[in-house]
Amino acid sequence: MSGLTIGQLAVSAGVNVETIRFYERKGLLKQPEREEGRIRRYSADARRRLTFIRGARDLGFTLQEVGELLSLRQDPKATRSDVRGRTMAKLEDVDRRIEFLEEVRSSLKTLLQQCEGYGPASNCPILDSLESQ
Amino acid sequence: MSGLTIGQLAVSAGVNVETIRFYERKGLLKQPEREEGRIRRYSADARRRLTFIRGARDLGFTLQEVGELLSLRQDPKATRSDVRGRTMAKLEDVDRRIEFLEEVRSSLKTLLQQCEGYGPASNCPILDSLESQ
DNA sequence: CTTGACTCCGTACCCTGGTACGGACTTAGT
DNA sequence: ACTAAGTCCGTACCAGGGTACGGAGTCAAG
Repeated sequence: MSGLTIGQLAVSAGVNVETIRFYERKGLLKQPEREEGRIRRYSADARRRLTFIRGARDLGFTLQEVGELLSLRQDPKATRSDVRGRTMAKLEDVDRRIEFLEEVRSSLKTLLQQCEGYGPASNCPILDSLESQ
Repeated sequence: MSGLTIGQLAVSAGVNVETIRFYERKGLLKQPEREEGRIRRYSADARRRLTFIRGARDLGFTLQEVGELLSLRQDPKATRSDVRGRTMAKLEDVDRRIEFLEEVRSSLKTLLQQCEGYGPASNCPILDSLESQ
């Protein structure tokens, strides 16, 4: 009667129905109330929870980490410093990934500079330099 | 008699034996000659090819893309401009990934700034803001 | 009354890039 | 003769993040 069906929730959160069921199986979304014990009905709180999952996932948290954040969110003993710690760790993680990609980027640029861009691919400086690491 | 065994090649390229067989199954490494029709023996060329694969992979090319680069390398009709095009596409790809991570990074930093780092996790500004996208 | 749209469930499958396993064989060294 | 190391092969398994499928039930509209 009240609350969103799984399809409505999916549309409203911009995810697939299957994804919601998947998150439920993974324990990220708790089992919702059922209308007549059959059809899932989602509260506004469940919707926030789903939004949270997608938001954190978009920030690069793995689903496992998202689960941990959700637990912190529930746990009355959890502190903000716990949350802050996780967030900082993720920031460092992102920093390392950026750093790595910057290196890749500069290698690619170097390769492009070595290549005039015409002639056959045989003895192509890019291919040759990939070959001789 | 001549050429590296799979184990020697693995050590010399810094990869796992299984990985070499995996690349062979994927068609990235061609079937090597066999000593007495049994044991794989790798030429210097095969070694270069493997180095190439790892080098390209380290630059963020997927194995599928690596396969395409290898084909260009073999194809007498392929031009340097083909190779250059792939490399530029990959550079743009890497740029997009960096850009995305920079956004994530700045969101994480903003979150950290909103948090004093003490107090209970309930009403934690980080968790709250993840919830309300 | 039938059709279409939802929902339910379990299970299988997808991709990427490998890693692990187990049984059989050869070869070299002790 | 025995053991250890290396190789062979096929197949299964891993993580991560879902997606797809098929059969069954329910509901509302035409």
